[in-house]
Amino acid sequence: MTINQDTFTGEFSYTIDAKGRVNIPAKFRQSLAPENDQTFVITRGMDPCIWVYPLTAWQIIEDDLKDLSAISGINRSFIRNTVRYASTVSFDKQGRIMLSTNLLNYAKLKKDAFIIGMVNKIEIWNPSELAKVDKQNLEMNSSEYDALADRIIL
Amino acid sequence: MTINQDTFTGEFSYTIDAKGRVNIPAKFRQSLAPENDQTFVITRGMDPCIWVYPLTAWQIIEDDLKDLSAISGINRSFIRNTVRYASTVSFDKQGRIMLSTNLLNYAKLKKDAFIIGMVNKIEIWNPSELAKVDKQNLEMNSSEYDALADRIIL
DNA sequence: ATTGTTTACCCACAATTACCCACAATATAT
DNA sequence: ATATATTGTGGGTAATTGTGGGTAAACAAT
Repeated sequence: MTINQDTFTGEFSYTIDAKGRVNIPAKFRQSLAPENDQTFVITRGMDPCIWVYPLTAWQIIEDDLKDLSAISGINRSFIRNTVRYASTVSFDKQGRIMLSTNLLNYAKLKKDAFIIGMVNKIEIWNPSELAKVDKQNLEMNSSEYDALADRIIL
Repeated sequence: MTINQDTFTGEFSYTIDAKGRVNIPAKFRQSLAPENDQTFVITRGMDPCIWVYPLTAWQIIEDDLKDLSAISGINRSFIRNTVRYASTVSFDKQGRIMLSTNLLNYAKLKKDAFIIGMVNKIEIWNPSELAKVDKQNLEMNSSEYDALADRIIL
């Protein structure tokens, strides 16, 4: 068995440079299947962070959106909000991608970037925001968390 | 009958070298099924030790995580905390794997490593931490321990 | 058109990691 | 018992990785 393609795990600390570039961890670049053509799609996460999808994974989301009826107003709003912050980025010869100021602001990113593999996607966090959000989630839903752990961890 | 694949038993003492490498006991390397491609996934244990999974066993966990809906914040926190400390490592021609400083610190590992087979996974301990934790568990839960022994042993 | 600004594509370099080779100690085979 | 292979441990070296800039093309605004 070979290592799963388009699967990301681990945490990494990087710095965002003056031009708004961040390194994609070498391990993640190697996990990215060749069909993605060294390309990700970045967008707003549900938490205050940036979500990074392999291109092909994002295309599946787009296909699902295409199947939504445009008759319903709520459908149209959903499509708009899903797509409007998304942009396609390829990494340069040094393995970095460019982050728009829009996304940087949304995720409150300054200089330190904390990158986490989330299995099928990647998250880019301001370290202190991450600590805050995770703490809050655990405090408010610890029993659900334990139930998940019981079900999944070997 | 051949020896069970991906099943680990026994205890071994090894040294962690200056580069953070530890040997995987030869017996464990031989128990590792070929599908794993000489690869483990190492992560934080629930105790202060390092957990080492055969790659294929870990991929089952990953598949379960992929099925969790990303809409729920607690789900996202759970995924994060489950995979953020995990990394894929293959052993080199001498049979060693590299441990990140992050995991070394977590398990309070310095130079001596005590490696224990835990049936479906492997644990890497600082010997003195192991003694401490086991002693504590036995003192506080001896009746439960006896109940388990009664149910499972021989 | 002439600016000024942003983006794409280079090059550089220190630090880390991957990939060798060496060797003593133990185990296995003949 | 002696030879041969395997195992655990230590290093050396070359390649990779993360980070900083430089420069020229592309774009926007005046």
